Amino acid sequence: MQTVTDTGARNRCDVCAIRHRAVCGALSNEELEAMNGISRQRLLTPGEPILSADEEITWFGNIVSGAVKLTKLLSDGRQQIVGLQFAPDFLGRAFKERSPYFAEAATDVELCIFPKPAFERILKEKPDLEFRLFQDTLDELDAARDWMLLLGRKTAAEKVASFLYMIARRSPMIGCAHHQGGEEVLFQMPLNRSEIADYLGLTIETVSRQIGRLKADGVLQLHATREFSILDMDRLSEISGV
Amino acid sequence: MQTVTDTGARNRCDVCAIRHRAVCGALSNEELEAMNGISRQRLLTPGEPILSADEEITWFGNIVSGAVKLTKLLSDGRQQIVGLQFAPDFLGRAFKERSPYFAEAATDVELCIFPKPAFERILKEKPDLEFRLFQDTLDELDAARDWMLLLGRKTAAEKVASFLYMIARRSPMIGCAHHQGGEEVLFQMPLNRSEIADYLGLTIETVSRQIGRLKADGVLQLHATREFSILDMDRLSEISGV
DNA sequence: CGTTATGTTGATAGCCGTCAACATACGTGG
DNA sequence: CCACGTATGTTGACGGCTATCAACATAACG
Repeated sequence: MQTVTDTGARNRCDVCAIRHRAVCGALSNEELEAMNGISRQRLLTPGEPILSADEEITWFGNIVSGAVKLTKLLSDGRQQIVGLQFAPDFLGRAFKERSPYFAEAATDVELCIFPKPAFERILKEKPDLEFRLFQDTLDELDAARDWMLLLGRKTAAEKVASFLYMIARRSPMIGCAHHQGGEEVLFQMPLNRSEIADYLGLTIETVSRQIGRLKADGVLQLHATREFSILDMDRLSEISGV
Repeated sequence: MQTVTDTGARNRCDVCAIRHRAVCGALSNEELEAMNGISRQRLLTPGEPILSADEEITWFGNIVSGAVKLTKLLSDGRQQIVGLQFAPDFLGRAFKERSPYFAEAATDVELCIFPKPAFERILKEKPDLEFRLFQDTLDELDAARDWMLLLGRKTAAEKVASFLYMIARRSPMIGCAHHQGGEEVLFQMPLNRSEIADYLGLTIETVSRQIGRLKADGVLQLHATREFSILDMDRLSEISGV
């Protein structure tokens, strides 16, 4: 964890964990000082709301660490997670008065937030920043469409496998130089069963049963309810149903 | 229908039906001449492919008239429509080598297309154009997330009602100065039953049954299989399930 | 007018949701 | 540190919604 109480002459962004991977990567060190001047840190605990649907948006943010879920509700309480975001994702709907969804911390979350008007001004002045945000939005749209295929056409077994495969591939173990293909992949699940269900358009019972089946089939192992080991990534990928 | 064979001195864009509503609206008349120089018209008939998934993208386009569906496939043939686009929507995935989906004409379609490299160059030079495209992308992302809620959490009845309500609200009759709320709304359905099913994550039989039920309930009337009259827009909206 | 594509309707089956009971993990206060 | 209460997760029985299979009707087309 970095020191954030020092808001003095030194630039906080210098030591930021997501300095280059976040949208800030589009800014030079000098430009970043402007951002540094208007940004501040915000810490959230699981379940804490970040944005309410239809709420007026007054600030944007970068996820420095943790997971944030974007949800939508039907009037009778049915819920759907329409986006899951991790560091170094950008948070907030640019150029709109009100948020089209709820945003809520799924885990402990560390945000770097900045006021909307100031950010939109910088956005206007720095084409690279806007371009970067544009790229990210296009990627999010691609991801949303992938998820539409899952929601509309995949079976419960395929949905759960797809989700676990996606999370597993985000694991720090993957991409580690020492990691061999075929090796066990261990990770901490950022969502509880109810949230997984809301992400996949299923019920908690169905999610639980499908995880149980994968366990019985030797595809994965549970060390705790939120501590997964994928024993066979290839099998998991197959079950995901391309 | 405009004359497009005249590619002479006069600017074709001058008489374009979507001149101001398409992304071109971000360009001045002079800037538009550059676009005019590189664009050409393309006509398509229903079912004709526009882009194949994983195909290298070589051009972009605007929809001048008609409807285009964006689809994704699972290996066993299950299909999901992940986007439905109408005039004056922009067509194509900017800044990516290959298309993440299939694009196909749903109706007769009139496109105004331009080569990808030339367009991306203009995009770099005209911040307003990029900004406009960025806005459109954000709107598409919002729409995709609305659809995720539908796919994941709505019942068949709600799905069909939501879809019909969406199409009905696009009808030329709505927004006409003479149109009264509560009046019958007539429109031509751009998709066949199979395509509606692929858009809603249902089967054709279920779609047909739900339309039948709405007819029996006096919410709508069918003059032909593709000619709908919504008799009670408010009821339809209620059934959509907010 | 025959042929094929598209759409409707009925019967049946199965996947997944619902309801319920129980198990386990977590947090709080005694 | 343990006891208790609550939140979270698992498992089982059952039912309903929607898919599947099938037959038929209607529309589109040459």
